[in-house]
Amino acid sequence: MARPRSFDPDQALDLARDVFWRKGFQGTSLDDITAATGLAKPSLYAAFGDKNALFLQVLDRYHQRIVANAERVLKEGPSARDAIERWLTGFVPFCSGVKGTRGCLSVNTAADGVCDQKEVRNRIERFNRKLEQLLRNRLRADRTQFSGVFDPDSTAHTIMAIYLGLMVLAKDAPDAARVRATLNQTMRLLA
Amino acid sequence: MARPRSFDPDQALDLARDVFWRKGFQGTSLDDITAATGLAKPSLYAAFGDKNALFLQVLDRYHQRIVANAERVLKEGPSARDAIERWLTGFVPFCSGVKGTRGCLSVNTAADGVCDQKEVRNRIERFNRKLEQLLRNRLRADRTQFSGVFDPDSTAHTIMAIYLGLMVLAKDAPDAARVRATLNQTMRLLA
DNA sequence: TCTATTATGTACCTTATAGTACACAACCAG
DNA sequence: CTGGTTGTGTACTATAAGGTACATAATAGA
Repeated sequence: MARPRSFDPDQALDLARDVFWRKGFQGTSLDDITAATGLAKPSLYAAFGDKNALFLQVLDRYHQRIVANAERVLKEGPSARDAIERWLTGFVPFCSGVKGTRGCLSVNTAADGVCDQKEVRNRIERFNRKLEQLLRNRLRADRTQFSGVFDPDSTAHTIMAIYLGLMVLAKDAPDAARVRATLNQTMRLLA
Repeated sequence: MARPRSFDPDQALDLARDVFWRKGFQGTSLDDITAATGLAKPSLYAAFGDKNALFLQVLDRYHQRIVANAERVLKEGPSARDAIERWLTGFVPFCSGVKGTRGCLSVNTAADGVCDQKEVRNRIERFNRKLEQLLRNRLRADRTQFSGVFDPDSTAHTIMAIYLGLMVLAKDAPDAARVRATLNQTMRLLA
């Protein structure tokens, strides 16, 4: 029995996400957000709280999507090798100049000074751990597909490092062929 | 025939570097710099210019040191494999929690929103290219030490990605053993 | 010692930014 | 139609941050 909200909060979060992604948390002003979303500051504050709280919701949403995608893709198919290659290949447009040079919001945030805030740091660490865990689980499950000296745990960690490194290099807008060549190298570790 | 400077500019740059490294460019205020260096703002401006110019000098100095070290280490020894392993191992303290969780100033800056500024971006790209070139050159020079299918170029690129990825993961303060395990995996690519 | 010149420190200005007060608009129940 | 309730837009406040004016201190040379 009151005035209903005139916007979709999820859509607003996605618009805010794009700004944070491009300019970083510290480099994004509330005016940037209001311009991108078309919402006035009181609406933002009523819906999401202050800038910090807004960012945490953006970051959670971002993380959830990537984790959900990883859970799905890494579960599919008969071979761990194939599943991981498919998963990594899906990121090629984001690691090359194809989809801009924003890299990864999580990586960008990890490198930003915001990391002092425990709430942000904890989320990023949890996200990194979760992705690595998904890789590790799949590698462990299909262990018999690999040689005896194969170490699923450190391989999962290495794949994570490569994934994050490619997201850093994304800022240089490399062409897709270079990224794919790196993925080919990465797949050599799965033997 | 004038009043001499009462501080060492290089030392001031290093002190400023530590602040930028910890808090990021956007997260660092000039007051942070004056507090860290003990210099008043007019002294900073007279010596280095504005915040941007100061940061560029800090970044150049940082890059130069890393490149100089890489040039030295990657040149030494009879085997490319050994040289690269020594070079990477030197970063273990910075990639694990041993030397704090600042990661790499260049990676942090790459992820920061400052990247819009061409001068910063160009420097980072040049730095990435230079490091990769040093790796590539050594791998090419010792190509006969590897198998016929070995590809020095994409291997160099992959090592760069791992290096940068480890610098991102440094923020999670992993223990040194995990980092070394990743380096062992990396060395599997050099065969 | 005196002077020209450059460094330093205080105190200030301007701008931008996070956050809010308040008046008004839109909706629903009765 | 009306009143209570919640969302929205304007306009404001407070603060912090980048940058600078100006007076003063320290040096080298005459």
